[in-house]
Amino acid sequence: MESHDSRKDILMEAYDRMYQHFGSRHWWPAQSTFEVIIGAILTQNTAWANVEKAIENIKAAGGLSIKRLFDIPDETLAGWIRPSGYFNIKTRRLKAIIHFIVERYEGNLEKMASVPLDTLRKELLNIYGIGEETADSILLYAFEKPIFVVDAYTRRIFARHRLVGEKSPYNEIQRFFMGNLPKNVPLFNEYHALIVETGKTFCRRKPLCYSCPLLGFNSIFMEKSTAHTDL
DNA sequence: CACCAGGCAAGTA
DNA sequence: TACTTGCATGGT
Repeated sequence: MESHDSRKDILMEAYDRMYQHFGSRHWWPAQSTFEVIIGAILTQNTAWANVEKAIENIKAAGGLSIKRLFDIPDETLAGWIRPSGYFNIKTRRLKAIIHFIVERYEGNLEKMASVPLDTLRKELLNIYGIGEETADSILLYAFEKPIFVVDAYTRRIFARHRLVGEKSPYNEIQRFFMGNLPKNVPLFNEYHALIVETGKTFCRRKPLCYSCPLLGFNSIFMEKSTAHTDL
């Protein structure tokens, strides 16, 4: 189908433009698999700068390991992660995934990493506090599984360029990317990171689109006369 | 000062 | 099924 080829071309052009503008993002900014998992929970609806403070507090207290955190009292952990916001609910969420890793995989992340993508995704989604984006972030950035992460910026940017619907569900947007890109972990890694950087810089709720690398890139699915700043 | 960030679960209709 | 609301700190 020729529209498929157009979508493939346009997705690669979006990638190239963002990459030329920002270069490699070197994601995920963490030193271990476990740190990616912790960060994925802490960054839910939260600025990354605040997450860094929370993770720094955990490290400073010597708590950045499964076994240590497993036994840490909730109130203590909540105090460490306070800067990342929602500290009570996130304490519960961190405990939930830590208990899961201990009970299902004996605390062994290598064993967890060997589970097939689809199986592991379902297991993650059954854990309290893990939704689709967090599950996919863990799968891609902690376990290097080939899955595309969709976040609010992905929906906002690509809806403004008329490539997905404003209200398209997560799965549909994910299929749009995965169906039109090679299943390549480094590509998915860099692509999502570039979307987040582009979003933070140019596509917040008050658009500052004038020097965005994606400005005017889509002349196939969006009329040039249609401003994408009106969404 | 108001607004919002790399979401999610629970409650309501 | 499809909305709404609570959760909370820190930067702009």
